[in-house]
Amino acid sequence: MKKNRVSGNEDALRSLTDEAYRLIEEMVVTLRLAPGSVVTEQALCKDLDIGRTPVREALVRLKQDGLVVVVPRRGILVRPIETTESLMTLEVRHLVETLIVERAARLSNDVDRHRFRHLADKIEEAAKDKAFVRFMRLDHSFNTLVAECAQHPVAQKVIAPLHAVSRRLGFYYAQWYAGSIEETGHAHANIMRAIAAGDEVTARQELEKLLELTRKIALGIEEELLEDASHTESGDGRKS
Amino acid sequence: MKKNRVSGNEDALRSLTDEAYRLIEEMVVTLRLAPGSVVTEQALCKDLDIGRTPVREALVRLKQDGLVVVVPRRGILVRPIETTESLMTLEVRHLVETLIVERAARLSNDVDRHRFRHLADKIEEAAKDKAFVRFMRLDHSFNTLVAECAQHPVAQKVIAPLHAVSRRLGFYYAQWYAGSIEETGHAHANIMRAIAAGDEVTARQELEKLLELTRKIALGIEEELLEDASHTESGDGRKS
DNA sequence: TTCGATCAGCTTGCATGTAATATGTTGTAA
DNA sequence: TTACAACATATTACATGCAAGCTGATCGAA
Repeated sequence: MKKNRVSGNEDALRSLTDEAYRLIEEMVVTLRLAPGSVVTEQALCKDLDIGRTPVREALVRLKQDGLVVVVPRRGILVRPIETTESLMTLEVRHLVETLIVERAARLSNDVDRHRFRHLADKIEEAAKDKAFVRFMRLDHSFNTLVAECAQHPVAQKVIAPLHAVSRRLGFYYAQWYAGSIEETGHAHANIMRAIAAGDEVTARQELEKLLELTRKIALGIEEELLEDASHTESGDGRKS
Repeated sequence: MKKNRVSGNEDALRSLTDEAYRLIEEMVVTLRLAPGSVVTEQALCKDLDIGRTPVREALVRLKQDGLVVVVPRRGILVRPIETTESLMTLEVRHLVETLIVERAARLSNDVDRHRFRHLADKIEEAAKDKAFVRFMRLDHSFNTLVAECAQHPVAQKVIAPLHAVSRRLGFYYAQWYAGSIEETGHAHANIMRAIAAGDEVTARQELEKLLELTRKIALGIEEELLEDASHTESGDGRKS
């Protein structure tokens, strides 16, 4: 279980703090660390085989991203997913990502545009196959690519944690709404093709559709949960 | 020089990390740490009389805010002020703050509305007196109050570092454009009064004016610097 | 005098030890 | 049996020490 890190290669490039951040973020986003659960520094250290100092600094960043809450002498709370806050995240993301998508459509070079087209095909394919992890990985690639192409460091820095939160929502909602993956995939593809074509207006409209779709899913979950609660009053319908 | 911290009172309320963050942020924003200058962890520790661990964690946050850059074995670079990035910050701030201001106008309670009116009077007064520090302090209060009243944790978290950067720009530009303080003060006051009146539309319009004003100042600085450079080719017109 | 190499010094990255404190447990008394 | 108090334990907050690496200085040779 130890020594899962290859010494002398990537270690020299990235600091342990960055590595810890990436790894823990991934664990939180993919729900390997369940929302609402509590972990300890030591557990993370042992799990990642990284010292306490880098893990601690990574947690500072994750805390600011809104992914965890460090409770002084209790442990690290993986933030529960709350509908209200999810909607607020989508609201802010809507504002900033509109800017980013428009800029990407305007500023991308030919190589990037080709990548967008490629990603569009890939993500539709993954959606058709209902290959969830592949889909989410491609979504992540899309987010990263768009943020890079926008050439807007400030917006890029702002959008990153919002994307992380949104990706976590994706993993979370997936358990209920596996059916929406195809629709979502098309929405993604439409955005990417519009960006590739340099069509700012369409890109913006398609982004609007995607976020509205996501919003409805989040609201749908809410309703479904309420419905469940009213049907079976015992309340054991919730997962741990 | 030591023990300037009172033990047993504020110490128990805030962690040293938070305290270090607040203090260093204030130093950067008020230009007490000059843009482009390099400081060391040790210097900060000695200056604040706080250990290295809290200072280090504060620096992680400041790094993410875009206020400093930690260069691995060189020191901590207080980020230089660049026009392009300043404009980008204003651009994103424009998007998010529009949301915040509208919500504040809609959701503020009577106490808050009273505060806004009070702040409006105060800031106009400070602007009339050309009292910079007072003005900037009131601006800070305004930012904080607006963010609170908006009742939008996500937007609040996003806007905080943008406000910090903008405040730093304010301190920076003040050296050149002392004349614009009155105009800026009026713009601020107009926003606050619109919020107090619950007039979302006007609040938004006035915010637009304020940010456009700020943008012009930033661009003006740019032009003036270029002009200076072309007039006196020796280049000693720059400050250290 | 100038160029180059070696070395001493600072600086951050990271590990680890210590302290404070919240919490659950256990034992005791009513 | 229950309530309460004392204690053991687990956890983060913070201090500190060591190591790695970059820089600039200093000394030597051409």
